[in-house]
Amino acid sequence: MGRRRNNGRFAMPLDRSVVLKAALEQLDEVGLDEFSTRKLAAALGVRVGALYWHYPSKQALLDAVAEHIAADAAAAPLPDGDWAERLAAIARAHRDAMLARRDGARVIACMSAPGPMAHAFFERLVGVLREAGLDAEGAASAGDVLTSYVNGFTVEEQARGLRRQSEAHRERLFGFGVSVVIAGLRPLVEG
Amino acid sequence: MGRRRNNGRFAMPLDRSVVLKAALEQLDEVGLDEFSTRKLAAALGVRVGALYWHYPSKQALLDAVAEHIAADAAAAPLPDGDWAERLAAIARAHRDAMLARRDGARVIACMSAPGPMAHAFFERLVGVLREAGLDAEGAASAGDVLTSYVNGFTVEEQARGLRRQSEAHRERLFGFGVSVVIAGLRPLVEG
DNA sequence: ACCTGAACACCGTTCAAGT
DNA sequence: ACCTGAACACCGTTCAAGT
Repeated sequence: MGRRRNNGRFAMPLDRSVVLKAALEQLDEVGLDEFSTRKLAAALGVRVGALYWHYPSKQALLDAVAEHIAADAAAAPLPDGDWAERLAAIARAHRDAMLARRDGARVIACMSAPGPMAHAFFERLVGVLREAGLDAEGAASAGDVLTSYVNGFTVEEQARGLRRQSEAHRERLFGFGVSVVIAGLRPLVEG
Repeated sequence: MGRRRNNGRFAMPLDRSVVLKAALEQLDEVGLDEFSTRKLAAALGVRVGALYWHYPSKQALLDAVAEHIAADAAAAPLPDGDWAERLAAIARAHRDAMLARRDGARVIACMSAPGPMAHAFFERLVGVLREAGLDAEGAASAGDVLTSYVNGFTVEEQARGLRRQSEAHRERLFGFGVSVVIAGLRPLVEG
């Protein structure tokens, strides 16, 4: 009868996915700066040390959160349409996935290494650019320009500053930036 | 004779600028993740509490570091040449100023609010775009695209990933991205 | 296999009291 | 004006021991 309790129920043993789920909830509640393994353990009804059975470090846990965000970005549907429309859709999915979790853009920016989902996301982007006619190196470079822009914009937007601007204005500004990058890529694709 | 010692010398009272200078040194030595007010106090030969006389918080200190970086970026000389060359020079100065300090790009990304130097930097960028013929809103939007790209690229470059690529390759990739953004802006300026 | 208990080596911040 | 001393309320991580 010495089983661990959580929210009044006797709990199943933890596994990586329930720890990750609780981490996502804690991140949304307190933000990245206040995110702590000790609070997370308390929310799970467990002692801190228990988490280290499932994840080797706090950073590994945050990397799993980053992968979760990347998975969302990679899972968004790709519309029919020309390469420019598809690129714009990928950029929006990328930003939306980060905005969906508190400090999501900073979690992505601070991840220690891109995981399989981050690679899948980037490969889909590269795929669109290759279909548009770029070679492997050109597509990788062009993909890097777009993702760098989206990351930079969204970190700024989510962390501060743009917060006092209306959401409509931020939306317009982002759409403008995406169209600028795509316009800059156009001569490479069609040229 | 109870005066504070530092490096074997009797030290002058601290002020904001010597604390900032020591903070810049500590950042370069240990990086943002290991940066702590207690180590900083030790390096200054002082107790932790003393720092809080000069800066209200660790974040305020990091904001001062961010301002220092922004000042470097704003102070870089603007070449003669057309708007595109001037924009490219600003983008390079922006990246160089962040790369000059360990984790500089993340310090900029995590600053709580842009200070006067950050504004001065951005105003210079906007000035170039206005001289090129854009109106106030267009110049601000265009300036945002470029700075977002530079921030996103440099955070990624400095934090990880691109580290295993050669510096020459990163340089080329950055130059490519800047040229893409500028090409995307060209129709707005000249159209 | 999974978790507890307890420790270790740190943190940022506050503030009365000293000089 | 500027700093000390000392505390407060936390951290992330490790690991023998329990079940």
